[in-house]
Amino acid sequence: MITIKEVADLAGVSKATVSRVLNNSGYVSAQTRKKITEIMEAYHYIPSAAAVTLSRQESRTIGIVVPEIGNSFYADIVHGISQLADEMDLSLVLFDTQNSIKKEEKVLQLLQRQRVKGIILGPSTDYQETQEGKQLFHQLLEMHLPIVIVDRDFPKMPWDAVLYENYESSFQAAMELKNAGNKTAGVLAGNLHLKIARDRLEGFQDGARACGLTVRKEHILPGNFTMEEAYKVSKKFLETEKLPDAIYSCNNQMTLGFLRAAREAKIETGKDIAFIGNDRIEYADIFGVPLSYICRDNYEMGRKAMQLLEKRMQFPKNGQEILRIPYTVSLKGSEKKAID
Amino acid sequence: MITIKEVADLAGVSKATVSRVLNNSGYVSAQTRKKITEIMEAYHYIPSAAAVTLSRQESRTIGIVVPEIGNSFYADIVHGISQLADEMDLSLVLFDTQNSIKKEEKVLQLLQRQRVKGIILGPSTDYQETQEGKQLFHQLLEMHLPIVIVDRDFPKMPWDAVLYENYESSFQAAMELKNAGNKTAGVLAGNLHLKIARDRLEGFQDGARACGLTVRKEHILPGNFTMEEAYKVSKKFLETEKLPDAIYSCNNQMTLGFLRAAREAKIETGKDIAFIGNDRIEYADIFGVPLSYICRDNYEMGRKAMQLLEKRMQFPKNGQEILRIPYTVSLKGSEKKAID
DNA sequence: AAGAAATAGGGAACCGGTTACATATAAGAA
DNA sequence: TTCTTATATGTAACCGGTTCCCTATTTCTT
Repeated sequence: MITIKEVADLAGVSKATVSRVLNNSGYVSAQTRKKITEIMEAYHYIPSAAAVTLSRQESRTIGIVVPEIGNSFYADIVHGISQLADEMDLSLVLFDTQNSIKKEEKVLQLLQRQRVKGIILGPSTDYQETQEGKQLFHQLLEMHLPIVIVDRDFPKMPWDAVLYENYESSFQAAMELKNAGNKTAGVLAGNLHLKIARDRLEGFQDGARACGLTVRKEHILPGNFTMEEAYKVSKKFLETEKLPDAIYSCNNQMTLGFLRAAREAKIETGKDIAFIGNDRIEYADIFGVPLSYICRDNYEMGRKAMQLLEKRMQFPKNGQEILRIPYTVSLKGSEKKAID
Repeated sequence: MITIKEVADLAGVSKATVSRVLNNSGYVSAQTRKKITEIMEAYHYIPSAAAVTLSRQESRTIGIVVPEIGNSFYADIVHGISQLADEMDLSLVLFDTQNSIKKEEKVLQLLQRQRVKGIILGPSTDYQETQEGKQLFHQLLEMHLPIVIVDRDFPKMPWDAVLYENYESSFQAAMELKNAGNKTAGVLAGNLHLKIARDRLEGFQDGARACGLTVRKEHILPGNFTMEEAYKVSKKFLETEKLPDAIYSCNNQMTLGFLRAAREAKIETGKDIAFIGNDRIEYADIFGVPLSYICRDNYEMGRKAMQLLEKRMQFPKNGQEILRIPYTVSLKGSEKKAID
């Protein structure tokens, strides 16, 4: 691979002049510029990013850290980030922490080596919950780097973040169920170690209280955001004597688990029990299952995160900024038929 | 950020000695090593990847290029790659070309700047089909870099690749339909500019011929691998007088399009028409739609790609290696009920 | 016509590591 | 005891760019 020195020699000029052509800086005569450009083309000269980074003391890459890229939620977010990053001529270094806080730590180290300009981080867990988490929290603080957090909130969270209206959307879910004529409801709750899970549960409970929907304690089902657990819990739940009129599932995985259990128990959502879930369930209508859900635009979440990061990189001193992605309600009538 | 020089000064040694400690190379006394290590810890020394890359003339990153990371197929592949890359201590630079050959070109440039050790590439199209594609093909050739292609094949493809048994799986699809008692079948074909689409169509046709399943020309529906187009084509098709006993859809998106059209036309798959598709349709059973399909393990595809790349990076001179991911059949009985 | 300003380009230090080579001391072999 | 070898560390060049500073022409100004 040809270097700037060689280009310079071939053109009979100094490295400095070639550099000026590369960066369109300083003064270079049209003639010289043309000659240098031609040589660069002819010899396929491509400057070394490492050398540029080193001498400029600044890179054009940002780090993306997600718990699992195979999860469509994160894949969509990365998609959104990628679109904008492309426009800003930034490269993405991607890491998948596999939901491991240990990996997350390692990965942040690697990003520091790369001297990335900033990081968009989907934490594998709420920091502040475990000892390891707190340590990581401090490590992050000491990085003194533009950081944007995606979809996680916790006490004393100091970074910019893109969050979802967990509380509000869940509050609304309760209202929707009530509006559809239901009197009592159950909740398939997430892992309550996570603030987003608590927010969704509380939002729903508060919403229910506000509109007079009864949520009995034994109808709050302890899930952990996974399909498997939700299936188990739902299975048992559906055998109970007196089911509530409706059920609210706190995320997509649990919705699927619930639906499977319901199918096996021959309980039809939208008929035998009203249903609404948080997170989009794709293609349910294609399969002929009218399903109500409340959701957000994940792709947009990614874009917003990238926008925040850009702002932060430009104005490191600005105050913390937290964006909330609004929820959208998609009623497929499933709970309305359940009124009677 | 503290540098190696500063660490050296603090420890009262030369940069070289610190470097030896960093890389566990050469001779360093236990005492000196301890002192240096302590200082590195205390001052949070983190070596600059750019400097290392520059001096070693070799990086620890590989490039991943996919047409759309939001597509679960690629997300799963990246997941697989990421797992292995982590074990090999390689960083991933990810680019999403948004199915644009122009972007792909730009992105490959960027990867060369980064001096990546190798590239795993999911081409946005078959090269050799368009003028731009051919150009890109040559650009790739001239990179003289370890490259692994994912899920694309075309004449004179010179790189290592991980491919799917497109022909074979489609052949099998025909057999399955025949076995289920069907006599005639239609195909929802993909974009025939792509070899994978041609392979799937031909595989199915050959399979049908082999087992005596009749595929009439007018029952070969021209799709382009998207849901929208498949929906349109299917909609029209389902209104025709005499439907074949069964239908084979060449990919997941088209399957969904077909299912939507079928639902609207009140035609039930597995009852009014037998159905089998290529690619996994997740959760269909949860929604109570028993669906037969033939699929592959995408995650495994990613892992295999990473394995190939590693091998290629180690032995650049080896002969071309092409891995084929086998298909799996998942029969949910949908076509069996259609026999009568 | 003379001084100021704009244009063009070179020299060399610098970014933060690695590494070949040189040197010095300590330990082991003859 | 002396020569060899292993151990420990320093020196300086190098990787491929960027950029500050300096010099030399031109081109304006007045």
